[in-house]
Amino acid sequence: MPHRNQMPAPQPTLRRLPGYFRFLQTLAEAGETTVSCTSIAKALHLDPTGVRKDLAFTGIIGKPRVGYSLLELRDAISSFLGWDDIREAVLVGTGDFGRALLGYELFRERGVEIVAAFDVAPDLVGQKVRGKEVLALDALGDTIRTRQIPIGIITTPAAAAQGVADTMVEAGAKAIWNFAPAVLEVPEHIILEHVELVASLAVLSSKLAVRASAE
Amino acid sequence: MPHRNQMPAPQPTLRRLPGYFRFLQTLAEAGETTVSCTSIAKALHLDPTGVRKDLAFTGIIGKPRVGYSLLELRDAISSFLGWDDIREAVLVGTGDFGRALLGYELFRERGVEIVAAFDVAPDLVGQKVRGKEVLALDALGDTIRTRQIPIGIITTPAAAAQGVADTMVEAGAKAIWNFAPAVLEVPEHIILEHVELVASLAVLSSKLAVRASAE
DNA sequence: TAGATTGTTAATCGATTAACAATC
DNA sequence: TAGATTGTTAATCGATTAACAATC
Repeated sequence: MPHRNQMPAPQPTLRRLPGYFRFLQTLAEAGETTVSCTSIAKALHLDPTGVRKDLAFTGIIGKPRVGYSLLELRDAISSFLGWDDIREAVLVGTGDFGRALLGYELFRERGVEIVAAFDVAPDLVGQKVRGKEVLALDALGDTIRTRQIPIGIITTPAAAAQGVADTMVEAGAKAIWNFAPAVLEVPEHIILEHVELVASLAVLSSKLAVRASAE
Repeated sequence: MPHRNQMPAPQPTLRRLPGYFRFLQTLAEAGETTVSCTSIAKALHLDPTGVRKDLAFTGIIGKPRVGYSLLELRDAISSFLGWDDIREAVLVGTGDFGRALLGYELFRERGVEIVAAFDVAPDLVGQKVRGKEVLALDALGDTIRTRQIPIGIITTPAAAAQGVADTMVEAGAKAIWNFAPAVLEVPEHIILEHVELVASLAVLSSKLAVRASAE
């Protein structure tokens, strides 16, 4: 009856789902077969009612007094997040940060496979970094276009990010995952996720400053 | 009159402040001397009233019709976020991701200096990575204790993260910046910031799935 | 002066939390 | 059965957005 699959989940819910998935995975490895919201909430420091609401978005239905079927729930989350089918991605900028993402095995398990890396540095082009071939930036647009790659990952310096994004958009990429500290201008239909390490640092930093002044 | 400095800013505000700082910096380099909320909001795709409220937390006061003094505002943000005085940090886990953070020059400008790195791999210990000395994990507690280091950065695999956090807390660290995909248990007085790349990926991924099913 | 912009108060919106009936 | 747990409706909370007087 519930057409939950169609209902778009709010961003806070989406951000919590991977945590649930990870916890369920460890329970599964420990041989458990069912799980309750209460236990999930306790392990992840969340409110049980909130967890229940989050899980409802995946369309899963639990049994009163028993809880949820562990594997069923885990798989529902996985499918809801689009982790079941692999989507290809390209990464631009093979600095330290780009390398770290290229080598991050977990992405593949989460439905994203980086198929090629791009850089302007001529000495890197043609080489392999973390098992992925590095191509010249000139080839970025054509690669996305001919292979119909939906995701572009930007790990360039801030100054280069907008140009790279423009090329990605123009070549037909559907989503951009931006790690460069820059606000990107993209058409409205493009999905844009921006990871701002400095934003996270600011929270920590300012809390530390408040604490220091209180002492 | 306004004792804004003491008022703790909400987390969304804290996360936006670095973006304002960055924009003001580029305006300053372009030779501007004043700035209005309207222009900040437009550049960062935000609401002008929201920007005004955010800036109020820094204690700065603008002039109607003119805007804010650019440098004054920039410096107020910097000081509000605790970027003016350097705080020392240690980093544990010199994998790809750890290296990327070790080499990230920007942190120093944002008030955080990584003074040492730690790893369990014997062949790395004693070497320098990105200019920082790598010490044996055994020495973590003592280093934090004797040098009174306030910040611990965790870039280990998930399985090692809790143990590292325990050592940091026990040695007197005040804040932990966790990049490992694990929920850490720490005493309430410890400031804990968790960067979850997979949470950001989940948002992108699920939007992509929604878009795909709509086509 | 007229008009742009600030600062503040009020209204809206959305997410979190609380309350509670249904049920295995 | 009794009690734990689900699913849902209502209440609370906090942040965003709108409205508007003050002012340079």
